[in-house]
Amino acid sequence: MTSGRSYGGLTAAERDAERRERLLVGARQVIGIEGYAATTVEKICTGAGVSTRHFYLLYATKEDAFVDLYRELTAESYRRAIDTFAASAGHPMAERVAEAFVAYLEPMFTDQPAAQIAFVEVMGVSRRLEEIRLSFRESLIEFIEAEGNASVARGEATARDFRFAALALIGAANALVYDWVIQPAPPSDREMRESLGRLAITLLVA
Amino acid sequence: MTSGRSYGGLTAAERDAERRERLLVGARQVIGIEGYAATTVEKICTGAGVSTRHFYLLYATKEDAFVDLYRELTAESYRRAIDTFAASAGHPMAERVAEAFVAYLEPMFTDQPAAQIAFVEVMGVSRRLEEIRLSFRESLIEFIEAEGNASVARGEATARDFRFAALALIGAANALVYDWVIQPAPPSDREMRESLGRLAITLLVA
DNA sequence: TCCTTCCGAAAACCTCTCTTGTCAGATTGG
DNA sequence: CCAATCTGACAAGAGAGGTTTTCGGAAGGA
Repeated sequence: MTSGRSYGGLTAAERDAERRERLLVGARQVIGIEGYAATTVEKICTGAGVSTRHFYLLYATKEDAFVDLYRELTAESYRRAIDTFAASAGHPMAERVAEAFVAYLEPMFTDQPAAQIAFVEVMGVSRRLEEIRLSFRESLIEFIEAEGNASVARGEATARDFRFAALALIGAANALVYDWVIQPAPPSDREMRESLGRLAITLLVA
Repeated sequence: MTSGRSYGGLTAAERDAERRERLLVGARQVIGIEGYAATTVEKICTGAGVSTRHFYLLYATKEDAFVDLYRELTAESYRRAIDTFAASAGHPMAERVAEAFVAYLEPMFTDQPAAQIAFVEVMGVSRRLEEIRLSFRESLIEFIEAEGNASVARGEATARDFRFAALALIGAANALVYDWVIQPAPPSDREMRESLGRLAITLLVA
């Protein structure tokens, strides 16, 4: 259990963190563009400038690396949504929902590999990854349910089955954003955000 | 180019058709339950009672068999939707849309493997399958756009971006029906159909 | 009956890639 | 400077499963 020797001015932990960072970037590119099924560990490593030897020092399996990447992506989206919603407390509910929803989608909106991974590649990989995907989605649904019911209690939204509405919204967003990202001639950025915001209001508030 | 010899009272073409039928049933089970990634040709063949030798006489690759299965599934849904919509001409548009939408989802609604395949397993397999999925979806969108715009022209629906609405509806349906199928304690069949019908009306008509 | 065609089962082939191990050289701390 | 540690490159192990081929026997047909 020695602390390890310094190298290139970095501690062992820092070097590991840097390799992990590079691997996540490389994995995002390869998986997002070629697809997880066609992705090999070697491709990830080549793109990241990390040897397979170090890959397996960081991750036990290829799937573990994908799980790490997926968690990063989803955690960022989730954080954005929650923060945005919390920051707008006091504003009209319709506005808050639209903003938080768009904030949630932002990472996939601006990065095609991210959209490809979050909406397509994560599916059909394995039981384990499916459980991770569904459990992440469930926490999102619970957040929407809780805030939705609270809003109804405050008279800021009309009552409904928020689980149903949340699922509908998430599913719709998947299809819409993915389509927008791969479209050859998509509507403008601004129009798309407005339409998505309106959709969220329709399903969750109005 | 001989026509082949009869066997078991069946012509060569009939025997092929029977094997294909059994393979499709077997593949639906295996892929729908274990997932495409974990599916092997041998598992499909064992389940179907067909030898791998005959498998490769019918399909050039494992993926070809999956494509065949997926086309069957989607074609049936598409047919149901179109037929139902055509058969109700003259009725109120809201009713027609709700009915056609539920008819479209019926096959996935009553068969978990079908839902698993159509909503999850088809994704992330390969470029080719992704193209097939998207092109199928595109024909569905075109149908909705055409009928939607015609309805607007007749004053039976309010104008909107029907491509956007169709994508939202399809995506929402994926998430909702899949969730309903895998839920441990789902709402009743009837309730679910009503909710889905209302969603279709909200997004396409109201 | 006899020959041909077809059958299912199973072995064999083959490629791929995940994963582990080796190694010579670079870097560090003493 | 020296010994220990770390590095990236690369070879090799290992297993899985897709695909092809073989094979003995059953079923049609003349």
